[in-house]
Amino acid sequence: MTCARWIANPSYFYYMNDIYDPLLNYISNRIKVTEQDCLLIKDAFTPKSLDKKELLFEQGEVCTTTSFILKGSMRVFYLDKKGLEHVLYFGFPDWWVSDIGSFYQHTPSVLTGQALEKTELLVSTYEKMEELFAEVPRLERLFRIISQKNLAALQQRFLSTVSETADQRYLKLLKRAPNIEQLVPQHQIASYLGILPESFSRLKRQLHSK
Amino acid sequence: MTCARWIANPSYFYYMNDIYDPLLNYISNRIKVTEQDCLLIKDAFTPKSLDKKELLFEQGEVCTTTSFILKGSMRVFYLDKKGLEHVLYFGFPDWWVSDIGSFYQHTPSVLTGQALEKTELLVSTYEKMEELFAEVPRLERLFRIISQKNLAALQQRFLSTVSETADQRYLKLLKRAPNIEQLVPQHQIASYLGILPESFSRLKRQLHSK
DNA sequence: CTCAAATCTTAACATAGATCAATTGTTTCA
DNA sequence: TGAAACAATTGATCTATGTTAAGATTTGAG
Repeated sequence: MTCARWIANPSYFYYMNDIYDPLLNYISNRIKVTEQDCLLIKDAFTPKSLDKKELLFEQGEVCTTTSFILKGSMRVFYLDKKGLEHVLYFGFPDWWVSDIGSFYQHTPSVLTGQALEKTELLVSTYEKMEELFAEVPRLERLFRIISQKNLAALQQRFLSTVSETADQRYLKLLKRAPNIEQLVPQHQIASYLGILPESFSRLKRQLHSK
Repeated sequence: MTCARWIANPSYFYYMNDIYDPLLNYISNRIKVTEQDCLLIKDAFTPKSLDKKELLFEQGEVCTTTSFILKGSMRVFYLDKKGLEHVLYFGFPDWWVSDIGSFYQHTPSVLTGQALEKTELLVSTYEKMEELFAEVPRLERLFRIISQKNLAALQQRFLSTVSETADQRYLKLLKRAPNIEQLVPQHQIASYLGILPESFSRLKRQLHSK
């Protein structure tokens, strides 16, 4: 019985409170998985909880984990030589967080992953993921598709950053994530947009005065 | 017999002039493939030649192809609303070129792929690639890894763009690709760096005067 | 409940890079 | 070979955003 059918089955609710459900749902909504696959997936992930501001991985150390967010929110940022932080992305439930370069090439991480609030994760390691890919080859497909989507999204973000002004990027962000201002503090949004909090404050005033 | 062993075999030279060799080498250097796989891979790709300035795919039209460069060079750029071009990346032999977002989501392309000189490619389509992934599942792994590497590289590029000045990015580029100035015209390098040709010219003068 | 820390706003000034315009050098191909 | 298109340089000016500094507001830990 595939996970998809198992979920459609009324007995599903018996399992509903399992902490792994969001991950199994996420996966089974995207690829076909058997019940056996689900067991292997569960085996590869360990629950973890982070307090507000706690770090999941840190610049300079090899990032050995990739994590699926169950509850809460994260930010992944780069700390530059001048000491300024640049948010690469925010993470919310159903998102993956890692320094993908460090994770796959076992090099020191460029990025830091930090919880913006109390956050629940399912954490896996490089070895466990490789094992899992060997056991459940369709997952390889899923992660190919995830990477390709992320790549396309980052391409857009990059091109938007080099071709548009900060206010155009801000208005686009608001369209894409209208509730972002409720979710993360304003100086983090500025950092995501690639400007300083002071400039962001100015930008908002100018937009409102029109 | 795997491709890797087949290549080690002296009889390999018999096949050496085959136009598909660079692609088969590229793949067999990265994953194990059987001779049968090699035949399927060849089936999925068609040779194509582009003249200087000819387009491989174009902004606004769905990019239905993904291509492996055999000879020559390409640039992939975004044309913004003001009419300015922004180079996302250059492509050289052994590189893949496509608008990955358009290719996988069948949406209009944001990017244009253009030959910088006479260029030879092996071209595949979405359908052929999906078929190939089904026939040769290990390719799914290869393309997952390629996407993840590209993603990590683009993350670095993005963070470098938001945290460093144009001259720092230029010096980094020179380290990574010391012969880039021989390969592509100067205004294309400016575009890759995210600045205008005038600014790039000035930047170079200032660097030399030190 | 309170106070320190974190966050946000505002203002004056500095700067990297854009814009506009003119000049010269370099391909290209008829 | 020579005209036209393309590419690179330079200068003057402009603008978005950075920098610095100060005060105002909000938040959260004890």
